[in-house]
This record gives sequence, structure tokens and C-alpha cells, in this order.
Amino acid sequence: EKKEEVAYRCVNPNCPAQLERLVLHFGSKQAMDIEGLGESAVGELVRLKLVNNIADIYLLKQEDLTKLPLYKEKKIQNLLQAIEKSKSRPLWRLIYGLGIRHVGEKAAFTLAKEFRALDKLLQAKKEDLERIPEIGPVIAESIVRYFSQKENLKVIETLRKAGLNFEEEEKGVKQSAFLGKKIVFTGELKKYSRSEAEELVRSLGGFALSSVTKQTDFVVVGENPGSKLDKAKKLGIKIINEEEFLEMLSSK
DNA sequence: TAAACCACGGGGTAACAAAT
DNA sequence: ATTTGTTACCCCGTGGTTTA
Repeated sequence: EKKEEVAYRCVNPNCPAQLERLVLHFGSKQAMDIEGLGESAVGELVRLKLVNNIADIYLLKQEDLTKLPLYKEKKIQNLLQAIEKSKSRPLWRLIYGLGIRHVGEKAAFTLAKEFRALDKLLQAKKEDLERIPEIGPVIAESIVRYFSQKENLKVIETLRKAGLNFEEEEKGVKQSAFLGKKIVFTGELKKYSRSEAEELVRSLGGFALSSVTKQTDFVVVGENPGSKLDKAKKLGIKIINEEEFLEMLSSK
């Protein structure tokens, strides 16, 4: 599909506002999930030049963080711990976090599965990339471009030294009732948060989607369901409660 | 029709301030 | 010193909206 880009971007390669955005993106839940790295903290870190690229996050020392307003002992420890924890995130989260243009969650996931290691992706030629389904010339070009820039390669090396996970772990696809099924959640579950539940479904070969359509296989209803339940009823989609959902999880 | 995006209320936690 | 209260910041999770 083709679409016009209408967004305007600052042309300054060292634009601090863009850097801030990138760092926030990198630390976001969908990417490296670094708790405590919010807007104000990132803004301050960038302003103080403690963070000049995403890899600098991993070079932060306790003393640096004491310079942040509202960050004392406890918060600093929490943040450092969150940073440490992020090092073992799955490869696709890291790829997504890099902020390569046109590489969102979906493309990052595909790439991680295809190449199994960041270094393989690093060396990929445009043709290699375009051979992959769902990766077209625009994304391929963008990736090659990203990894051809010296600064980006430096960032990658710093990340490597910091000990981040550069490999896609092997995981056997388990047999499950969710294999190939499209599932939508509404309301809140007692045992899992929605994202945890979605993660589980995906790990079992299912698709956790966000809106109910004719294609939906079933809808899991928790406490205080919203409009999705109504839609499911209207379309005659199979509806199950949390208990039934948990049973499906445990059964093969 | 499918999926990503968005706004916003709720709640937790840590820093800070005041009161005991 | 200890406690109690307040504020700021951030994360979470939702439903609904927007987009193509």
C-alpha cells in the first residue's frame, strides 16, 4: 500500500526534541520497557547531555541520576534496575526500540524471526530484506540506510558492550487451543492484565486483536466489559468468560 | 473491515512539607 | 525522630476514534 507522508520533521540531525522522542520510544512499554524513564526524566537527561543517544542510557551511573530533580535514592535504584532488566528483552523489542523509520512492532517482529540475530540484520542487503514477505522496498531501504550510518553503528556497539540481548531465543511452538485463532478481550481480567493475557495468547500461536469483527474467533469477557461485548453478541461471536479462558490456557 | 492511535481517569509511589 | 499530609510524576488500562 502507498500513502503520502504528511509529517514534518526537524532537519537538524542533533535536534534535542527528536532525541527526546527517540529515547522515550526506546524506553516505552512496547520497546525496552524501562520504568521510570518518563517525559520529565528524559527531558532532563537530554538537557544535561547525560544522554546523547539511546545507548547512553546504559552508561548512566548513580551519580549522574542524582542531578535529576525529584530523583533520590529510591527512584534512582528503581530506574537503574529497570535499565538493567531491559537488557534481556526479546530481540524484536530492541529492533522496534531503535526507532528505524517504517519499522514498527510488526515489522520488527518479522525481522527478528527471520534473521534470529541483530548482527545478521545488520549485514542484510536490500535484496535480502525485500525477499521477506511483508517487507517492501520502502522498509528495506530504511533499514539499510539506518545501518549504514556511522553514529547508529556506534550506538549498536555500545549496546552490545552493555550486554543487551542481540539474539532471538528459540521457542518451540506449543500445541494449544489458541493456535491460529483470533481473540479479542473486553473488560478486565482478575488473574492477568490485558497485555499479559494477550502475550500469552500470542505465545501460544494465537492472534490477540483489538476489535471485534466477523473474523474474530472468540471474545474473552472480564469484569466491566465494554462495547466489544455488544458487538460480539450482534455478530454472533463465541463469548467466553475468564474461567473458560484459563481452562483453555491449561488444556492442550 | 481491520488495526493502530488517542485521550483520560484511576491509582501507585516517591519526594517533599508540615506537624507531632 | 516519627508521622501524617500533599504534590508531582508516571504507568496502566480502558473504550472509542481514526485511518487506510
